[in-house]
Amino acid sequence: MLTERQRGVLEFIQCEQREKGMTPSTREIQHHFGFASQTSVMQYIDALERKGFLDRHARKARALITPVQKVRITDIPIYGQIPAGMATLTEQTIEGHVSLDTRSVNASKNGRTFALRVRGDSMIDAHILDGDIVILEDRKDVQNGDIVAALIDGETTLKRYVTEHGRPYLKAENPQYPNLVPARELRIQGVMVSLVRKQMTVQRRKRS
Amino acid sequence: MLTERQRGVLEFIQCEQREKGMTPSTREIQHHFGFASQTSVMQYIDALERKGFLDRHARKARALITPVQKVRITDIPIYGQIPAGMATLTEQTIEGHVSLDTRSVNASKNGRTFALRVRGDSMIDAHILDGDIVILEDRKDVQNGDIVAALIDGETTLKRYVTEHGRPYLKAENPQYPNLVPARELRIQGVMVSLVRKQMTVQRRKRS
DNA sequence: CACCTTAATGTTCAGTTGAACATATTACGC
DNA sequence: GCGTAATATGTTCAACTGAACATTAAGGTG
Repeated sequence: MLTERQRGVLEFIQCEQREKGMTPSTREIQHHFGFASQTSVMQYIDALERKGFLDRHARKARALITPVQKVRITDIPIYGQIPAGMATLTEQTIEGHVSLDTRSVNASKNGRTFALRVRGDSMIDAHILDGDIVILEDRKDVQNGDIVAALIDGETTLKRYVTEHGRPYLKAENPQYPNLVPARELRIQGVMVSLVRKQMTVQRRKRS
Repeated sequence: MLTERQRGVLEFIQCEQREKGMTPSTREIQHHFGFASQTSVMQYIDALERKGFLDRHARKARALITPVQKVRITDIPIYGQIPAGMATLTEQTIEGHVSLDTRSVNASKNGRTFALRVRGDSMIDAHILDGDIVILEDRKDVQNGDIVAALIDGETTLKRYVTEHGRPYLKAENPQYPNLVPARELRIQGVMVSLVRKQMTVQRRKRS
């Protein structure tokens, strides 16, 4: 699809953007490759745009846009332990952020995406561990069998949502934990769409 | 820390960068806020830089750098099934990309980071499932107990690296799989630092 | 009131930047 | 050898851009 030189130019642009935080100007590209004229650069940029490897804002400085950057990177807030309902999911309870592109997660456009740090091993049989970051989506359509974050007795827990005989309850994926049958209402805060785990290596485990 | 107006300017810059893919020029900021002069904008940028909310490359166009963007987002290539050694980890075998910031992963600066899609359930007791994306780092210091991608008999497998009586072998985290004791050499391709899982929701599972 | 910080104005300037022009070279298939 | 596409050159231009200058205005504090 791309000639060798064209790929070189594209790589340089992407590399510069990553390192410097901005796309290089035509002159900078020119000097990096030792061209004697900007027109050479313009030709490459034209070709790259024509082939869809690049976007640009015409007549703006440093206005190249590599598709890599265009990938919607969602900055997902991680909430720690949540004492009460969604009302308290404010900035103060934010523990950190995960940034990943939308395709990595199953996230849809509509619906708020957020993340929770898992406490405890109640979902261990679903292979969700203590310390894992679970990415959830505020969705309406909760299905039987989905893993959800739900508010029960003023506390948020991660459980599997199961309906039996038309009545929903929350099932822990660990035989040591009881199922939770809601007394009155069951408030689903989010449906699990993805999971991120930081693997503890040996030396890291020793430190902590 | 910031005056109300200063925060407004910062928010505008960050917002523009996210939507347009590039930081606005002083004129663009000026017109957005209705200032009659760029100098007002310059003052805000000076203040924001002084207070550490902004970085800039002096005398370059659109060279503002917001700390948000400065978060190192590593674009990690995902390799599918790898037939042979690292030599074949070329672009052709790339299955896709995950983008996440460096803090989400345990990635260090040195060392190449890459990702593998897990096939099979040989690591199920380490809670790594079929289809999970494992993020690995090309590192020298492999520790006893680390989970590694290793090349054995011309195939790459994900196993736990265990040394016993000074001799290393590869342990599957599933009793149905045998341990692999290397006949000659054991080539470690990467140490697992992180894991990303796309949770299959019920309707998605039906589709696939 | 004096004093200070923050905010805004109007203007000028040198350097940067994307774009266009016509032309030349190289490589490759036929 | 001929045609085509990719690659490269030299130059010019209008527009854009960050920066600096000297001044002014508003708001709060003592």
